[in-house]
Amino acid sequence: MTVVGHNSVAGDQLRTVVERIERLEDEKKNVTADIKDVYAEAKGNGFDAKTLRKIVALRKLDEDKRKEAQAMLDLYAHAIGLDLI
Amino acid sequence: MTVVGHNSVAGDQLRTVVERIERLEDEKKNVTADIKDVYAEAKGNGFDAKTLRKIVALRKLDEDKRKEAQAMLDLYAHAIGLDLI
Amino acid sequence: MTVVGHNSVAGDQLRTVVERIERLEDEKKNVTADIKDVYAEAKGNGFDAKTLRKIVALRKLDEDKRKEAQAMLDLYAHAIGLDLI
Amino acid sequence: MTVVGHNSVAGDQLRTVVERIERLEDEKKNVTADIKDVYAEAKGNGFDAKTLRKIVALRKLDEDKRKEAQAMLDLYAHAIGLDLI
DNA sequence: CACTGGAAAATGCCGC
DNA sequence: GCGGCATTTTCCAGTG
Repeated sequence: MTVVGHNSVAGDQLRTVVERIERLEDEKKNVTADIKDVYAEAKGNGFDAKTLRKIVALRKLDEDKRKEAQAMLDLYAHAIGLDLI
Repeated sequence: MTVVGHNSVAGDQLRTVVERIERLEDEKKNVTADIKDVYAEAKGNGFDAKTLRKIVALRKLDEDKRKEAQAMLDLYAHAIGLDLI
Repeated sequence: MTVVGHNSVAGDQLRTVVERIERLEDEKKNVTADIKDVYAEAKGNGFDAKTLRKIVALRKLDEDKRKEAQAMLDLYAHAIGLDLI
Repeated sequence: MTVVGHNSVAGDQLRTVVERIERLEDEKKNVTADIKDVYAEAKGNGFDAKTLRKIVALRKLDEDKRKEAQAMLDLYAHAIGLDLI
């Protein structure tokens, strides 16, 4: 291990980790901004943002329910020795 | 315009908007998961997650401070124009 | 316990809780109104409301910064105890 | 007007205003904390906080409706030349 | 009166 | 498994 400067293996690792996180958070921020833009654009086309949000939330609920049903199916399939995947 | 089914221009627009939002939210969810993974991996390498989060937050805070300083500058310019104090 | 009417211990408790909350929310609303009044009065004395708000926010920010510094101190103490880096 | 130090009439006024606002905001903060405490205490007594919030919100809606009705009454009273207050 | 920004509430996550 | 905390979303006051 070199002691030149204040770097260390752990220090480099730390820097790498922090930068990876920051890059991902930037990405996330951009996606969030994109979503906001879509809502704004929809609003410009006469849609009510609040209602849109409700619709999206409801569809998400439905999807969750669907996934749950699928999980049930998998569970039962497994129980009878029929592994679907 | 066709009247087959229940489609309509507005309905198609709505569907498009909702689907765009859902795709973006999926993307966001994936990025969030990636961030979580990085934290988990770092933890596996001996880093403390809480400390990492703090470091990331602090670096963001610094950035915010720069922005705030700029805002102050603008404010003072305005205040001077008003001959406030 | 009396069974006259629909009251019950839980019902009375619920009523009490709700009323306490409502009284406090009224109080809060009054304080909010008072703050608004102070801003209005200050405006009448030639102060710019927006600037005043900024000043108040900045002073709060400074306080937050002090608290944040303390949190950092605690964190580092913890991190050293962990022999983190 | 004295020029000793950096004080000025406007400066003193500013300080006074800011301090009044800060005191009121502290008060508001305390009331908010009190409300939180009531919810926490209620939770300790077996009440569901989320449901409590819904109840409070609903009663508020009812009150608003009542106030609206009163406003209507006042309006009509005024229209027929009968000033209630 | 619509929009933006900041406070409050709901949700999800981590540690115990 | 749950309580506390951080994040996210929702809501409301202030602004132009």
